[in-house]
Amino acid sequence: MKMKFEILKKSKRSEARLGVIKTAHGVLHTPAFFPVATKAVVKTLTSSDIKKIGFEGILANTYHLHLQPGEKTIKKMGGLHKFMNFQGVIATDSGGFQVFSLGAGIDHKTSKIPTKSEPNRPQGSVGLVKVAEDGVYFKSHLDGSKQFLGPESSIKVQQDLGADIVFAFDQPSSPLDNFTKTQEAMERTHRWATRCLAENEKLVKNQKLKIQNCEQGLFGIIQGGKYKKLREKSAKIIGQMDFEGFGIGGSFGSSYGDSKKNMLDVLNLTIPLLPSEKPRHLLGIGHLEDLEMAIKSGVDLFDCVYPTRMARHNVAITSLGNLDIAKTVFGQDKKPLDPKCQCPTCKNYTRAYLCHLFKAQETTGSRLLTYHNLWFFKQFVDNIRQKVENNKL
RNA sequence: GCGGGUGUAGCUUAGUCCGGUUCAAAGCGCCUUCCUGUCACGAAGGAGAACGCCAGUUCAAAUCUGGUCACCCGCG
Repeated sequence: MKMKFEILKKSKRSEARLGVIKTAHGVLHTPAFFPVATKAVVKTLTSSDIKKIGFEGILANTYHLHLQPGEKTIKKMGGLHKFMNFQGVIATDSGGFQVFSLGAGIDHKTSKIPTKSEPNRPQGSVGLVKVAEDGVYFKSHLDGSKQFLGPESSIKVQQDLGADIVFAFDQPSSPLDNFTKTQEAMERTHRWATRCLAENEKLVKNQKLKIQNCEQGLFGIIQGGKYKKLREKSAKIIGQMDFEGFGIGGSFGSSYGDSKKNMLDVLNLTIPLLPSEKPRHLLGIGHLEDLEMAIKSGVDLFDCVYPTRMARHNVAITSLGNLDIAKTVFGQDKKPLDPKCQCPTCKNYTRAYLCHLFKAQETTGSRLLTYHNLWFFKQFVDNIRQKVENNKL
């Protein structure tokens, strides 16, 4: 059985819409933000924290879980939901992106896909990742062992994990890639998309999947980088395939050298070409303003490490803007992080205490900030949903 | 009082024996910026020291000599 997506309301002022996704592990109200649980954990939090904050879904990672502890182990332990004790919607990223950004065994310092512009990269290191038609050969960032991931194996891994939302295995491109390279990556992504669909169908038909895994959806991914022509083509081709939803992938955001306007342009170009009755997921985004902008353009789903990573790096995302809580000025500040926030961190602790925890490198500081940031994101998206409900956005 | 040791950035120290473009360096701390499909304890920049003080030897001293002050350890 396939995942169901129902649109409950469409805004009169924009492309924004409210919807509900129904899976074997419960419902998910859209627009929604998935906290990222790369290694089957939202870093510093427990699954019940996530539930308490109110999130209905999270996003885990095929690449990481495949390497450690391995999908076989997780399957044996009853699937990802049981393994990490999260009863909610679990999406798994296909690993395509990570194979390129991590599997190259280089430079963990950069947060993005290898690009030509990074001067410190050893010569030829990009070559550690070998893209072939059957898939990608790469080295594990954990132990350097040789690994392979392709469309079929990625789907197989994700099915073994028991994901509710499965992403097709794609080949992302770097923002610095030229037209030809971007086009090649996109076309391969398209060919792989067909194979992902076929593999998924085969697995479902074989009924090797447990019943609980059946109400899930496979999402195709649109590539095309910064080139409008390619994006348009990708949206048309992927959009016509029999996917349950669509991921818009690639390289967005300022840190990719792409302006926000670029992202908006791509969204406004791409989304109208996708079937309106299916959900759209903007991969790896974003900042608060990005969420609002993208929802207006018709995006239903997001995932991003931003709130959780920022929290670990001492930054609280608040109604007053970003606050680097480890700064000495907060050392004797009796106020809560965000006076307007009702989260347990803000209700129970002062900035001074949080500042101290970070300076003392006590991990509870990361936990309290992560809790707050996610709470803040949840409120933010709920708020947007309310606005859509009232036709105010 | 005698003998020995130590004194280099806010802190902990490297360099001193074999004086001179590895001599003013590192880690931590501090300040600033950053983090958007990977990194929990992360990245990039920056400020900060007339090398205890005084004198001497020398073309040249953190580096050698003498004195002086402070602290530490022994013995009285």
